[in-house]
Amino acid sequence: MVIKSEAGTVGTSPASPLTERQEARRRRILHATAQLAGRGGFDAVQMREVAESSQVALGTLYRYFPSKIHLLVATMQDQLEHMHGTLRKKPPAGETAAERVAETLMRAFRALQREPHLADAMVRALTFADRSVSPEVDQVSRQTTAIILDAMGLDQDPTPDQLSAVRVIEHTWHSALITWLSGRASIAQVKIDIETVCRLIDLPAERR
Amino acid sequence: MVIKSEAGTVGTSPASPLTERQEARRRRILHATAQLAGRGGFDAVQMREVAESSQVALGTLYRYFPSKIHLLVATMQDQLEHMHGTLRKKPPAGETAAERVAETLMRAFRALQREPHLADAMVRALTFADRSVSPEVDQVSRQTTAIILDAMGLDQDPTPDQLSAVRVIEHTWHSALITWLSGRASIAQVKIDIETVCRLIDLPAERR
DNA sequence: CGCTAACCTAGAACAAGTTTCAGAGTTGAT
DNA sequence: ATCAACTCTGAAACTTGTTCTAGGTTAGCG
Repeated sequence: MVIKSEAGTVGTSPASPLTERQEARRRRILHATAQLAGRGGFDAVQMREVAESSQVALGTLYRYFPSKIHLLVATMQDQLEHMHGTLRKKPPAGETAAERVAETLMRAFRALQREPHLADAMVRALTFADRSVSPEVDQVSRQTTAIILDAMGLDQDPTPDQLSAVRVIEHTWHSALITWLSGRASIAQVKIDIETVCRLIDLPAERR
Repeated sequence: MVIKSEAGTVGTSPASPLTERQEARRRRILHATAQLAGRGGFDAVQMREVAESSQVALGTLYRYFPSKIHLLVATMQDQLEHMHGTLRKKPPAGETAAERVAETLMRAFRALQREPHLADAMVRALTFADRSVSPEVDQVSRQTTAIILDAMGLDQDPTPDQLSAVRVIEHTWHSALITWLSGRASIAQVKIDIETVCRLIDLPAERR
């Protein structure tokens, strides 16, 4: 008798290395998702359609991603990885850390503008996610943090104050994206907000 | 032949003053919603149940609030008004504007902690809202801005820089709430983030 | 008072996310 | 090669948000 390792979901964290065909299925699913999202955004990602597009039974789709939210958050992870790679290639040129972070985020923002529907689907999923998706959302958050810290180009480890600033920048980044996606803020507005919050980085630690 | 003023929704902004019975219905609906949300959060607010609890037909519920999201955002407006009133009573005591804003937000945060499920429902609805809810979400945003500006206790009109800071504070506030509600950040963490972002207020306007 | 447009109700119907299940198909270890 | 344990498929069922319909009720107005 074998202890069954994971009652359901495939591909959860470290365990089960995924066979080649499984890896291929997973990839097909994520690809189909991004494609559908790229058209109509969140609503256009319909589980039955994703399943059909990726040549997988509905039940299988749910085995790989236990909900639509999980699916979209995984898509975001995927895209973020891609973006981190892209951003890394050309480090930002600003004088101060604040400028470099702002520049990097604006570059990311411009990338999202090219696929606003996809951005919509991913960001809405991210903020709508409940506790059952926490690990995945956390992973996205860590990835985002890594991008920002990268952009800061620190000599040493970040101070606690700097980490706080980074968290606040992330908050602002997500929320500003949402206001833009729902048409309540202009691109210029988002730019200002990002530049504003980035000032926190180079602030002397006078307070506390 | 009469031009029908509003094809559907009752109570939209300025027009139609709402009869007494209608006002009562609206109130019953919002009350039932807050009650259900107070138990299980977003998922526990089921349209059929709201309709039943408030003694209104499902179709009528949809006439008053065209979607679950509209309903919850309206609930948030309602609660925010209440909170603004409560907060106004005891102005914050901090020395600087930053301290006063942080104190006010933490007070609001503690109020939300008493009804975490209700907070969950309202905040999730707010960030999940799409363009069709923009006017209502904007109203919530204005109300929040008013609370923050109130807490700052300005002598004159806010400067553009201050308005930027307030927007960023709002972003942080919403996003921090979400991370707390989904269990990815502790209360202490939220406190630090709020205090961090509030530093933006008293910042000299060196940049720009 | 009696009309008419707008409003309300009960309930069916529809849409999309999620669950379930029986019957193949794969896989890995022996 | 064989068996047991997983995994995948196809299809139906279930849940909850949303829409639609037919008929009764209300409010303002001539």
